[in-house]
Amino acid sequence: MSTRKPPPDATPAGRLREGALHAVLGYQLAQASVVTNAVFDEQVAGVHDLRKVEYTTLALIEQNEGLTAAQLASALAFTAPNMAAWIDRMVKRGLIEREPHARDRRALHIRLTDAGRTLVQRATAAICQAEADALAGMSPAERMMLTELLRKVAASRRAR
Amino acid sequence: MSTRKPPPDATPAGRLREGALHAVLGYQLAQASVVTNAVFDEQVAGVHDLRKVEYTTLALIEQNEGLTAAQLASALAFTAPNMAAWIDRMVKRGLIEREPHARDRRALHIRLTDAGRTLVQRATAAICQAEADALAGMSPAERMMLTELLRKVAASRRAR
DNA sequence: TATTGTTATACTCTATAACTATA
DNA sequence: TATAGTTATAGAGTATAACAATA
Repeated sequence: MSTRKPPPDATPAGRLREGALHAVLGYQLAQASVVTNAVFDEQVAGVHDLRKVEYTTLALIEQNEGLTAAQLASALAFTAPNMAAWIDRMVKRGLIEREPHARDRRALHIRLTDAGRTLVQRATAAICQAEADALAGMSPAERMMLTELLRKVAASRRAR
Repeated sequence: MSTRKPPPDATPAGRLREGALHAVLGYQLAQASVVTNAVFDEQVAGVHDLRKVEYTTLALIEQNEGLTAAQLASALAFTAPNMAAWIDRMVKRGLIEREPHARDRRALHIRLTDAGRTLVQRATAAICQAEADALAGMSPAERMMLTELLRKVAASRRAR
């Protein structure tokens, strides 16, 4: 149970005034991310030794079997060399596999191994549970609204 | 003008299915941050040579004159050594100053110089304008709602 | 004993350049 | 020429440990 209510225009963190920062979306996103990052680090990174990039990669492949490295890099806003390195690490760990592309001999499809699929499913369950716990103060309707608004922001990303 | 409407359950980035990831707040925050980070890099980092940490530090000091390094580190979820390094860099650049604390001789108040104040005000104006441009597809009401929901998420951060 | 600020240092992550194979 | 994937490498950013000064 919370003890004191913070002043109206204060950062949740240090009870500081935000001023113009209140309207800066990038700042509010960063502050909110502190919470989700902590949840991730405790429930996934710490438990399953999975970085955020790695988890997201596995989750995207799970839903889009056969993605290429270029597609993943684009989706995650990562550079190609970094994406390759992360993929390589997960291949060596036995979580994903590279398979030849049907029509383009340069490209490689990436698929989950059984171990990878099991891991990503466990991680997703852990995250959803932990986020729900951490955000118990928000109603399901508020969380849904937040998700849709965030998707609207993300949708304005310039294609590359 | 948008050409095609993306499929219902697709990432804005690569037109990929999200699946369970749709409900993972950390993922949606990261995707939305791609947009605001790009805005920041182009309009602030690139123009005024200011990192996100630096800008936020200046903006918080502007509204909370005399903050200490410990308070800033807490507000930004930074470690003390890193906060000290960022502060040091901005002091050397003439954007902020350290002043002795009235009652605690260990601590130091941090204040903006005139140059720092001018810079942070210009940066804030640039960000607000650029974010508004980038998010032209969202109504003011939607943006306000988003801000409040994000603050609600951030408010659930565990105190430290 | 705990806290503030700092230095030193190692590690993680990211970006750039350059290369190959293929389109 | 452009693209997919990769290697090599440098730089940015972050964390940990340890310290002096003060509370």
